[in-house]
Amino acid sequence: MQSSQWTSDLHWVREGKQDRSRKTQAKLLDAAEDLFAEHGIDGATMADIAAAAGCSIGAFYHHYRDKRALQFALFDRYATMFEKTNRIALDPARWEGARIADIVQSYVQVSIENDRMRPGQRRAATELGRVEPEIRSHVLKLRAMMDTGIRELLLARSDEIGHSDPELAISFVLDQLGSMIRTRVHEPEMPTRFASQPDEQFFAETVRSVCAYLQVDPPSH
Amino acid sequence: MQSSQWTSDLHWVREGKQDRSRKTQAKLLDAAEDLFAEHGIDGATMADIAAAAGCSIGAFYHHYRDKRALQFALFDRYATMFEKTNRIALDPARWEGARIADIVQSYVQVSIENDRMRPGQRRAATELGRVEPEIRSHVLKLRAMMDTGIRELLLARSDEIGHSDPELAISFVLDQLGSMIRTRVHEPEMPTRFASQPDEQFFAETVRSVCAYLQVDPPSH
DNA sequence: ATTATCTATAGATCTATAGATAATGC
DNA sequence: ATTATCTATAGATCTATAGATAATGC
Repeated sequence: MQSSQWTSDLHWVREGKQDRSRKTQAKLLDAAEDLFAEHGIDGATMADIAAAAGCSIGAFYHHYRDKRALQFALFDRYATMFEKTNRIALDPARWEGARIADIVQSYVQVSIENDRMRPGQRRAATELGRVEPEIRSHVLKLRAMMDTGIRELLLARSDEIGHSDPELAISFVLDQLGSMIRTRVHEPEMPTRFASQPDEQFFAETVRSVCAYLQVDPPSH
Repeated sequence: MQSSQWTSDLHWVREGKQDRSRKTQAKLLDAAEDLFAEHGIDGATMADIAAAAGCSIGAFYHHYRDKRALQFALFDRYATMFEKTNRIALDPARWEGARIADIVQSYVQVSIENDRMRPGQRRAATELGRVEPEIRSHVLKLRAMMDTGIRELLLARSDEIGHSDPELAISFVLDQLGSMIRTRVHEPEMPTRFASQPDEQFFAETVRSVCAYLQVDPPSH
């Protein structure tokens, strides 16, 4: 039966019957992640991807229906990881007794470290979102989930905030942090003076800036 | 003589002898700027660009040697405007007697407004820089020029700053502002709560944040 | 008479397929 | 016996050119 050649929920990848399958599929995903991030989706040809994965173009099309299917599979892997990481990191129980400055500091550190580990993933996901509406709406949902999670951690501590409009101030800070983290890890458009400083300095000044703006106490330690 | 078909200093564009030439060339640049910004360089085909400019592919190749030449010409137009704007805006005489908060506020406002006027230019220039090393180094030079200009305006007013390391703090603030302006105008990855606020609110909170961090007085009016 | 534009298409490049060959595991 | 891989190539798309036609301005 032709129609079940592709798995049901992930209808873009063939369900392999041999061990080789999984390995080849993973290698193709890794190769695509790197090449998409570096050259963009259109800039990475199937020949490039197959070569980087150490297999042939024919082998690729045995596993994935087409280039687009690879994009979906790649995003699927990213989304799963992203959701899991956030579910753990943003669990309110985890932050029992913590103050705003501690949460912000940890948020900045963890975000930077996560993004650095797999530099290709986020850029690939973002670029996919630009082309594939289905992926775009999923990306937005994931980011909104993270945004809501951290927002509520901070909102629950509004009484620490000296800024006259705590809710507005929190929204501003979240945008500010998101923007700066993205720039530092993914799109350092130019080697500015501060970009060349070590991460520790970036953490310190970022937290300092947020605390000064919100008018909350600096981190405890 | 074949070699002088292209003008000497801008060796990628033909020097037109009729009025039509200038018009067609300008229309092609405008079309390319929009399409490059929207679909990326590879995503915009010569057929698209010619159609958007209201001429044929053949007409395009009469004026520009190839697609790459169009990129250089486009960047040239951007660079000229960018440099002129900055030379005026960052003239120390213009800021005689101004305080840090006033300079920062004006910088944010002018940057946002300039970028909004021609939304395609910066994105096109940035993407060109990714592919063309010659353009990349020129982009870096332009940005460094702007960075130095505003840095010196602020450094000259170091005595207003309460932050313990004024030079470091200025570097941090410039990165922060650059990142936030870019995100707001060019790469609003997702419709966050704060992104939907009007520009005035963005200006106000941004300036407030910078003043709190630097420990300087708020803007005068 | 020169300059600019158009149509049609050659040549290059990339995606995806067809058909043959090799490896796996019951 | 089935599954996975490879080589070779058809078909689509895009850049750039060739040659013919139209507009400009001396």
